[in-house]
Parts: sequence; structure tokens; C-alpha cells
Amino acid sequence: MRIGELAKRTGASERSLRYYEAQGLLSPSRTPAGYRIYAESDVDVVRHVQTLLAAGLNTAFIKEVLPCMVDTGEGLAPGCPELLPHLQKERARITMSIDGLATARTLLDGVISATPPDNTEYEAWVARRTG
Amino acid sequence: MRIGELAKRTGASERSLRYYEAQGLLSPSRTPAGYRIYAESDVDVVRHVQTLLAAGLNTAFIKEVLPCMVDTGEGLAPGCPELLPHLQKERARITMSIDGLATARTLLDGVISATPPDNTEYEAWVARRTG
DNA sequence: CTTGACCTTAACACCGGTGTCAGGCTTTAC
DNA sequence: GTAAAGCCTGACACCGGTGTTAAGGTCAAG
Repeated sequence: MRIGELAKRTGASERSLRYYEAQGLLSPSRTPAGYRIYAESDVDVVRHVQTLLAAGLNTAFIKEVLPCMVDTGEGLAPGCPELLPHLQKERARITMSIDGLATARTLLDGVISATPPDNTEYEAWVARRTG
Repeated sequence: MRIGELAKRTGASERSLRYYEAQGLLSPSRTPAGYRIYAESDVDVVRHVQTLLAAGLNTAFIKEVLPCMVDTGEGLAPGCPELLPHLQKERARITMSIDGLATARTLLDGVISATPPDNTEYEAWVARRTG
């Protein structure tokens, strides 16, 4: 498929897909005219990239990890031992991050539940905004 | 206390503390010479700021929320009704973010557990690095 | 008086993925 | 043949909190 379709199917912008390629995360083939042609499996690759990017991993590390995430149909391919330390560091960072987010959410919950049950003021505010 | 002590007690850099002030999150008093003097309660304020910043809220919104987080000793002060919609939006975003992080962690767990039990190569790599 | 720790403001730079625009080529549809 | 949609490369800008440095003021201790 071409870049437009991949963008639609993954939700990634064309800009991002080209960026991923520049970082070595994707290697689409090309038509004689230079158009990028992506394999069906690239849909999953992009999804993985999106997930890991959102989790704070950078493209350099994702590039190293991706080859270890090739699904051979029967589980994952044998992993990359030399990546293990960094892999575990990232995992720990993600866990810390989740904890921080949970703490922040609890903090917000406190504020939310402390909001006066009398929400006259809020309703007036909404009425003002929505005209 | 002065800025150096607050920095030590909160882990925030002096740079960050001055930035928070510039954004209206802190309003320390000043000595005649211009030194910032922080109240004891500012320690908690900074901790809240750190928590919310780490959760992706920006300083502009934190500035609005902070007054609603004044602990009156007996629970929180009555909240700010007009903030409720944004508050809930941020809460939802945090929850989405947690979900995304959990997904990423599961993905990494797959790679980690797919690493060959034979870690000869990794040990050799460690030996090489640690000399 | 001087040294050194601590403080002040101001300015510049960075990260790193993404938005966006310009100028131009290719393919598809009519 | 022509219009429209799609794709190409390249370049500039942004976010927004933080690091860092420069040039200087303040203050307690020796």
C-alpha cells in the first residue's frame, strides 16, 4: 500500500511515517517513480512504534527493539540479549511513570470531589459559553 | 527558607523554582536585598506542581488548579466549579495515558520473556564492558 | 578586608517528534 | 488533454520545561 493508506489505517500522519523511515524504523520499497510501498505487516510495525513512542521510548531504541518484535506466527522471535539491560530500564521507567500518573490522578480526584455539590455557578458558566 | 533549601527539599532545581514563580505558581516574599523567601507550605505546593507537571498538565492549568488544592487541615478547600470540565478532561487523558503505558509495558514484557534463556552472549557483552 | 557560599536577572540552547508550507512530479479519472 | 488527488524532498517552526552560562549583588566567617 502507499503512504496515504497506511496513514489512514494507523492514524499516523504521513509526516510521521516519513520520519520513522528516516530514523530507520521502516524500509518501504519504492515504485519506479519513487512512491513508497508498504507491506501489510508494516501496519503492525507502525502500531508498535506508536505505542512505544507514546511510552517515552525514543526512535533510536525502538529501532533496536523492533527486530525483536517480529511475530513469527508462533510467539516472538528469539530476543536480543544485549538489549536486556536497557529493556528492563525502560520497563522500570514506565512503571514509575504509571505510578506518577496514578498519583496525579488521585490528586485531581481530590479536587474534583471537593467541588461544591452546589453547581449553580458552573451551570451558569456553561450557559454563558454555549449561548 | 531560601531557594537553595527549597530546591534541596523538593528535588526541583533552582531554575525550575524560578520558572514556577514566573508562571505564577509560587509567590515567595523577598528580603530587602531581593532574596526569595519561601513559606513552609511551599514545599507541598512544589511537590504538587511536580506531580502534575509529570502527568502532562501545563503550568497554565496548574496555576488555576493550585488554589483548589489548599489543604485546610480538614480536607480540601471548596473547589472551583468552572474548572470541572477541564479537570475531568485531564483526568481522562491521564487514564488513557496509563492504559497506553501498560500496553507498552506488556509489549516490552513480551520481548523480555522471549529473550533466550541462554544468555552467554549477554554475559560476554557485560564482561567486555566492565573490563 | 577578603574569601567563598549563596543569591539575583537575563539570555541562549536543547530535546525530538510533529505541523506546515513550498515547489514539483505521478497517477487516476473524466 | 486536463483537472484533481496523491506523492516526493527539503526546510523552517513549534512546544515548554530545563540546563547552562554570564555578570553581578549580598552576607557571614575568617
